Amino acid sequence: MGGRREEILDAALAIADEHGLEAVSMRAVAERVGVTPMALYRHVSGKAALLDAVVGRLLAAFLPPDAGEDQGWEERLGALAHACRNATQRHPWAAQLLFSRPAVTPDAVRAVDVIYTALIEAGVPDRDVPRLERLISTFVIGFAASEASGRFAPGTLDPRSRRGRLPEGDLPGHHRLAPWLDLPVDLTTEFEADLDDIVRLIKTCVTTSPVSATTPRPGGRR
Amino acid sequence: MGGRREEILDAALAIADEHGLEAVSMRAVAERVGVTPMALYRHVSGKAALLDAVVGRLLAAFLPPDAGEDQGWEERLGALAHACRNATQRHPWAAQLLFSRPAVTPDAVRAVDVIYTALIEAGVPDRDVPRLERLISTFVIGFAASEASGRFAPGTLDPRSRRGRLPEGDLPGHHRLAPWLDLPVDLTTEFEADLDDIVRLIKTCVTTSPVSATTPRPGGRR
DNA sequence: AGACGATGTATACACCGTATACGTATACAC
DNA sequence: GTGTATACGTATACGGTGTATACATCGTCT
Repeated sequence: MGGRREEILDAALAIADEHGLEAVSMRAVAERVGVTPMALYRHVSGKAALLDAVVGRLLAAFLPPDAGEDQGWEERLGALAHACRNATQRHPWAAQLLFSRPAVTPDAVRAVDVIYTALIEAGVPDRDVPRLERLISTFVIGFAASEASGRFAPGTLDPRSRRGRLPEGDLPGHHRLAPWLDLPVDLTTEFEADLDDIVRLIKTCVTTSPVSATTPRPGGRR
Repeated sequence: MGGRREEILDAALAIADEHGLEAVSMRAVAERVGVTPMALYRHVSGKAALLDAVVGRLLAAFLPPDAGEDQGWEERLGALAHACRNATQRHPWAAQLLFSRPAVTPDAVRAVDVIYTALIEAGVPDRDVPRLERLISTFVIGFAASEASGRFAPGTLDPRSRRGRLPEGDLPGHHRLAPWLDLPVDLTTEFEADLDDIVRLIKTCVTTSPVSATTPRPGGRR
């Protein structure tokens, strides 16, 4: 039946993993499937749709198989964020695609809902939840994309010589921070520190008392 | 002199503004300049370098002509963030390019320094400043990219029907937030609210007393 | 048997970035 | 003047891209 379509998506994902996103051409995918390029169009409407379907498949992998009901909202939020970053570490080419389209696939909507429920449970007023969801997802995806695309990398020049390009007085911040800037950065611990900051930010948005996870209302769901 | 190079960058920027980033081809730029495609290579090493130069020119436009020394750090940070968003609203195609490369051009380094000095002035410990700079710039660029690429757009389906795709019980968050989700969002006020949140986040990172802008230490720099 | 839809193939078109080779025009040394 | 180096532009060509169009081959159903 639709097995051919899955086969095509598998091939595209494998090529992207092995040789990068720019190597994913209709011809290359077709060759991998063992078929003529034009045969792909019987199962996929075009290259854009093909890529959309591939990121949709990745999004599905984000989601905890069953949303851990017994964890607190902080843990659920952190798990989702780490799942996103892990996925873009395994598939760096996918990061830029996450910014391309709104969350339309069912899996993406489910991921958004995980954030919604976490924020509600934290006690964030309903009015602020959608905005904070966009803030959080924007940062998490942005971090993953920055890391994957090399925006966080020091560039070809080391920090010292990069700074040397400009008169020292023009960069008082760099000058003051020099000892810290020359240190290598561990992006994993940085990501965790950022998430801690964001959790603190969420808590400052709370007006009502948060819904306690340890004292579920009697007859709680399930 | 190098006038030809500026002319090429002008042409590329104009084409991107008028017909999108994908319309910027070496042939199209050359035709606009009134020259053969291969002539471009006398002034630009290739297409990637051309695009880098174009975003470099945009970055230069971010920067306040002279960093407003008399404003507080919150105002300077906000001004930079709004400048970034304004630029990507005027040139939506540029948003995705901002994630592609580290800040290597002198102008980009200067923008980073504006954030550094703002955080230092706010009283953030030196050790945390580089991380917070990455957090802030990631969010600001991510917001701009999300807005420009349509990630924040509701998609072709309206929220109601999008939600209708899944059994209602699977999306408790969407269900609860339905009245707010159906409202149109004003991304300008949302961006400002986000920046306010980030400023509050910065203030929670302060341990030492902030450097007051109104009471510079005697014999302050310059 | 015959029609039909699903699937794959063959060919072709317009476009892309750019390597290579060749022209031309100015500037400077002798 | 004469040669030559350098800057700039042109011409042609190669291998790649996504995909429109037309044709062939099936298994299935009537």
